[in-house]
Amino acid sequence: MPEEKQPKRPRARPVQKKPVGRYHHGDLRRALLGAALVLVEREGKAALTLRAAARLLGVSEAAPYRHFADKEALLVAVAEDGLRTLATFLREAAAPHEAEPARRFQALGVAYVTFATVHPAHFRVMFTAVPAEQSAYPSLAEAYEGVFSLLIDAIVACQHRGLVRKSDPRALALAAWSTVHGLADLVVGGQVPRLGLDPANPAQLAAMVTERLFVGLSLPAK
Amino acid sequence: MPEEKQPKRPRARPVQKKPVGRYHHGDLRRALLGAALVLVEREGKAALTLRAAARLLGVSEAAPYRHFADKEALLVAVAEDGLRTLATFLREAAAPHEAEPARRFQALGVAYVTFATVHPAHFRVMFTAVPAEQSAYPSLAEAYEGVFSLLIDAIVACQHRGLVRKSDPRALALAAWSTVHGLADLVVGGQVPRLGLDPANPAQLAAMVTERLFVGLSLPAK
DNA sequence: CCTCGAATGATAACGGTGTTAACATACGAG
DNA sequence: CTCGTATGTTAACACCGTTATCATTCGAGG
Repeated sequence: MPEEKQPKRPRARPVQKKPVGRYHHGDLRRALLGAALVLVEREGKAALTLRAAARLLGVSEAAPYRHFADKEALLVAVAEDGLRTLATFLREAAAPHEAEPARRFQALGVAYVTFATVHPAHFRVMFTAVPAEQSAYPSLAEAYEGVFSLLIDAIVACQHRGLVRKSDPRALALAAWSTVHGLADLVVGGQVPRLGLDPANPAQLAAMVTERLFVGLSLPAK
Repeated sequence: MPEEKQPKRPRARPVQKKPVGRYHHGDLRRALLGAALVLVEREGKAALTLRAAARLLGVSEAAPYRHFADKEALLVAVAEDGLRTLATFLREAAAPHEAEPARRFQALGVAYVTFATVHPAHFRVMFTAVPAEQSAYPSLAEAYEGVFSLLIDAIVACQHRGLVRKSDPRALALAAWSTVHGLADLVVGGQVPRLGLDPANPAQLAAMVTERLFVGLSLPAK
């Protein structure tokens, strides 16, 4: 039984309000992002609003427009932050299994699903509240790539050990990403509990699904 | 190469406007659902609004509240309709392969992803714009089960032929659902094109991913 | 056929949201 | 010290969800 570990945000971001009496805030953009993260984690995606974030900081409700072109820009920033947090969490989960690519692979899958269950609203923002055309946000694309590259690396490592067939790693990584992402999305969407399949242990489900996935990526059985 | 087939709505639903001069509409609930479907397919999820649906029918903007308790109820109706359409589409895709469970299984996966790419906004509504607590909407839960049961049946059929290991079919079906659902969600979210992985042929990707998946569900290679 | 309660639609209003324009203040380079 | 610019405020607009109140129509029972 692997150790359960809660994903934790690397550095605390204490949403500092505007100093009373001061006209300018100092770093409103960062503060707005912090407020948005608090809103999405505590109250859910629907509560994530430009005006609410401004109110939380004691600043006027139109102030955010000096730092974000529109609401979509804030959502993108929130998504990007979540993706980098996820990447860090995945790296930490994989670190103990550096020498065993198969275990590392499974640890990544379990951690991906665990992150989604611990931060469901944030997870949804990362993947649904963002434009399909992300060419306007290059750093967002980088953040996605940062997560995806962890899967690719794990698969390449498995290939070097002869544990995984030698197809295009990006294609295999897409299959892997699809599997863990789909499970995460179904869990977040409340599908899994309704299926009579383990009300509250997503890590175990993730381990099972990841194991089936890994077998599928194996070398052809001769 | 499997035949490409566009998912088509079984019966046309021609969003009939209110007869001019008439005070009552006749079947406003059904018409509102039709208008909502038009909006979500043509303009996307953001355009799906109670007031816009009412306007489309030439009816007052508060009229929907006589037939839907709130916006969530309309979203649930849209999601449910989409799920039943998806189930029909999956059945049609599987029908030609009744005798070959492995092919049937793959056809289901490809069709699932194809549906999502043809109706991306509707797909998103089916799985993201709906409350995680769906106990208040029993018919919605039925609609999900109607899709899920197709996967279970396909897996059981494979098990009877000795093509798939004899674990709990619901667990295996969850693994399968996760895989195709995850791929569909990533494609709809615009991730796949950015990965340099085939800009516009999701069916081919789905076939590859489904094949890896199927191997993973196989009997242990002795 | 008539009556009358119930079902359905219309109108108007409230608060919340994204967004913008016009104005006010503070910062920082020269 | 000065002044352009960045940053924050105020006020307003349009749109949305939602509700209360009023108007019209339907249909069951006499």
